[in-house]
Amino acid sequence: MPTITEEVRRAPRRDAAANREALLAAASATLNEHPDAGLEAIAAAAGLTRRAVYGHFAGRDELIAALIDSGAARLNHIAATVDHPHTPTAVALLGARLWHALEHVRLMAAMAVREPHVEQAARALAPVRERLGALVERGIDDGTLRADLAADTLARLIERSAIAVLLEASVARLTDAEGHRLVMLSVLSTAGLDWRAAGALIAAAPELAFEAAA
Amino acid sequence: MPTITEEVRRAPRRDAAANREALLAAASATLNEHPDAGLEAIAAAAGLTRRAVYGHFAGRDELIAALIDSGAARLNHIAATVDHPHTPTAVALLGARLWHALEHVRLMAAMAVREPHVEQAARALAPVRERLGALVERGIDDGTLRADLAADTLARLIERSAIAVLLEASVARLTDAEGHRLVMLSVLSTAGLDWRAAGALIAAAPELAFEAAA
DNA sequence: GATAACTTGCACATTGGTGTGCAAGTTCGT
DNA sequence: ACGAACTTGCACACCAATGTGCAAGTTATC
Repeated sequence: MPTITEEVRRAPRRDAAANREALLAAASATLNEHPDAGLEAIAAAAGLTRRAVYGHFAGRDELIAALIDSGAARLNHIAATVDHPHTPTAVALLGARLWHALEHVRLMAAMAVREPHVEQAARALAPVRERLGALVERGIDDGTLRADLAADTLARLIERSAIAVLLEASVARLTDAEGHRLVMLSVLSTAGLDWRAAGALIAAAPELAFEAAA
Repeated sequence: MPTITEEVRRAPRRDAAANREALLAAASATLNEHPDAGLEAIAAAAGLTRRAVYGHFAGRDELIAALIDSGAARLNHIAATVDHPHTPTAVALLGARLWHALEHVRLMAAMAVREPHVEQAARALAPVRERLGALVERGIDDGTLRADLAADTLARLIERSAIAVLLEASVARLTDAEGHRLVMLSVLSTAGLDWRAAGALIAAAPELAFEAAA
C-alpha cells in the first residue's frame, strides 16, 4: 500500500531498465513545464520514489545529462537525415522536422540556458549546428540564401529564429498544421526570402506539405 | 576595516536613496550574467552587505519586482517614442532603439521566463506589446508588411525575432554598429521583406543610420 | 556636535532541495 | 518457490539561500 505523493495507482513496479526510461520520459515531461522541478516531482511523475532515482543515476545532474544526450541525439538524427538539393527547401524542411520534435527542442532550449548544463548542451548539439552551418554555406554560395551576412552568423540567426517560433507556437497553442507552416515561414524569412516567395516555395514543394513529415 | 567578501575598498557609505539605486544597478548587472545570483552577490556588487538590502526592499522578490518595473519603463518609453509613417521603417527603428537598451532587454527576457516573475513581467511589458501590435496592424492594412499571418501572431514573431538577435549579438560580441544593423535586418526579414529590400531600406532611411539613435 | 538615519556584523531560525544508509518489502527470472 | 534485483520508507547529514533580531558602528544633516 504505497503512499508516495499521489497519482500512483497502477502497477507499482516493472523492469528496472523500463524504469530508467520512465524516469527519462518523466523528467522530459516535468522539466518541460517546470524547468527547475525537483527530483521528487520527476520521480513521482515516473511512478517512483525519489530514493529510487539514485538506483539509476548518480544524482540529479547525471539524470539531466542523460536527458540532454538523448534529446540531442534525436535532434542530431533529424538534422543528419534532412536534405534537399534546393537549399531553402532543405532549411525549411529542417524547421518542419523540428516542429515534430517540439518537446525535445523545448527541453534542449531550456537546458541550454540553465547554468550547470550550458556547456554540455552545446557540445551535444554540435552536429545539428554543423549541419545547418554547412547548409547555410552552400546556400550562400549558390545564391539561394541571403548574401549580406556571414555564414556562421546567418546559421545562428536561423537557429534562434526556429527556436523562437517553436516556443511561441507552443505558447499560442497552435495546431500541428499551423505550427508546421509557421516554423517554415519564419525560417525562410530569416534566410532572406520575401514572404510571398516563402509561401510559394512551401506551396510548391511536396516535401514541405504537412503530412510529409509524419 | 570591513571584511564583507571582496571588492569593497571605496567609500563604504553614501546616501540611502543613492544606495537603493546602486542596488538596482548592481542587481541589473549581476543578474545579467548570473540570472540566479543570490542577494549576497548583488549586495556585494553594490558595495553593501546582504543585511542592508532588507533596509531598502522587503526581500529578494521585491527587489526584482522593482527591477522589472524600472526596466519595463525604459522599454515602454522607447516603444512609445518610436514612430514613422512608413511602417517597416518604424519597426526597424524600434528594433534599433532596443539595441541601445540591450542590457535591459536581456534582463527582461531572462526574468520573463523565471518562474516567480513571469506574470509581472508580462504585465509590465504590455505597453511595448500594444505599441508593436498597433504598428503591425497598420502595416498589414497598408500593405507594407506581410499579409500571410494574423496581426497578433506576426507581432509576437517580430518581438521574439528581435530578442533572439539581441541575445545572439551579445553572445557573438558584435560591435554596436553590427548589432544595430543585425537587429534591423532580422526584424525586417521576419516582417516579410526580401533581404535586398531590407538592406536597401536601411541604407535609404537616414533615421536608421547608426548614429541616429545615439 | 548632537541626532536621526543608515549600515555592519554577528547569531539564529527556516526552508527546500540533495545525497546516503539501512531494514523491510515486492517483483522478476529461472 | 527461491534468490537476486529493485523499490520503498524512513532516518539522517548537509548545503545554500532567505529572512530576522539586535547591538555597535558610521555618516548625513540640521
